[in-house]
Amino acid sequence: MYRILKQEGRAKRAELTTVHGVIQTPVFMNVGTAAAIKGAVSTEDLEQIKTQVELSNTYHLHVRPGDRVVKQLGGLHRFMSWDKPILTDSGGFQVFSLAGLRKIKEEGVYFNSHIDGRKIFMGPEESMQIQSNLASTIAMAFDECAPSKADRSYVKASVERTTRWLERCKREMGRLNGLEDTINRHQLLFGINQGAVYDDIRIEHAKQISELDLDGYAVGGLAVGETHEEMYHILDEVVPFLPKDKPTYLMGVGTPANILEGVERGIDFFDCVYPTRNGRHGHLYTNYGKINLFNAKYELDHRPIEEGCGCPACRRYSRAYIRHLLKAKEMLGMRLCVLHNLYFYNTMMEEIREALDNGRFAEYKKQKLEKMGNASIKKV
RNA sequence: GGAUGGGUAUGCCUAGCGGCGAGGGCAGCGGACUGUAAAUCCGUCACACAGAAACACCGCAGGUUCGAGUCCUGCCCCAUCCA
Repeated sequence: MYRILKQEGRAKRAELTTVHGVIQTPVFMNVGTAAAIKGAVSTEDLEQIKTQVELSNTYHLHVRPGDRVVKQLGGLHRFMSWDKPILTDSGGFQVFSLAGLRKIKEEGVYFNSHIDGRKIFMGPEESMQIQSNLASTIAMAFDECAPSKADRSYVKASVERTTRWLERCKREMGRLNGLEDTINRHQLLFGINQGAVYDDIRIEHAKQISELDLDGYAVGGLAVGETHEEMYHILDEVVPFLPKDKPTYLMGVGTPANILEGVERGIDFFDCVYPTRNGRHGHLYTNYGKINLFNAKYELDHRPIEEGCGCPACRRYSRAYIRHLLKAKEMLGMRLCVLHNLYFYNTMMEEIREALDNGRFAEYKKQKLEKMGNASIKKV
């Protein structure tokens, strides 16, 4: 059940009640593609860094260890010992990211496994079956994430196919949720809007999928090469055509600034590899911009990554020490950086919710952006 | 004293066996990363410069050759082994 608690302009403060607990939104989902947050982050850590939702991936878990294995082990929650919500992405993004290893047909997508090259077929039904076996809280529809530069005729055809796939996803999910031996018979299904940078295609698609009465609606195919302005424009145009009484999810986005802009445009859910990947690469988010701990200037810096930060890295360790760990390729270095970045993101979301609760999101956003700059650009 | 193998650019290691204006790797320095094929990738790493061309360089000194890091001679170092 989705309930809007407060609104400020188009920004929403809401909560989604699931069988695995209540998700307070706006929320940033922490990406753990292969049932683990890369960087040696444990589920125990996630509790410390305010994670509400963990995100895993259908394609990757299907390839390894196999969704049937996960099902036999009681589903993803038991498998990874995490009892809070999990969202599984459908494999649709891999249609984009593994473009060199797949062929798209009406029935679905033929992949060559990136692990061993073996042939894998995934269509809407297969994606739903896999996600049902994984027993995530929220399943994503199987879509095609087309590149932002794709031409109009390609995008049009692709989106129409994605719509047909969505109908098949819904039908299959309904069937699976009705089966006796399904682990999570209340699995939610979110549809995904596509259409690259073509407003009219996006809007038309949004209208069509809105009729399917899904549990939530995502905007996909953004942050894949288009400019920030294009992305914000599309959100301006499309979100109003998605059901008001359903959660919205901006897939794969993004920088702290992207998230603030997304919240302002009515988005509830976000996810992005930035905090984890950048963390592993030594790029740390702070309220004053981004720092690269590999830089020589931090060699003797005894301060924490960010003064006053409550994360496990900042509570105890200096920039100099963490820099050393990173340079020495000690696992702890990456781990601390990932924990810091996720804590930063999750804390920012907490602040956003609080600001919305108090009707001062606009003010919060302005101040945050002024201090931080567009954290994907500004370096300090 | 003898034998053998070596000495390759800014720090370390290394390819190289007559066309090299010398290729790699590590370390260093910097950058990129948006539903994760990413603990990855890219750049830089003698000097100079980006417009047809910069005099550098392979332990040192000679030599052979059109041409030598590569072959020859001597010397200096290093390693291992034998006296």
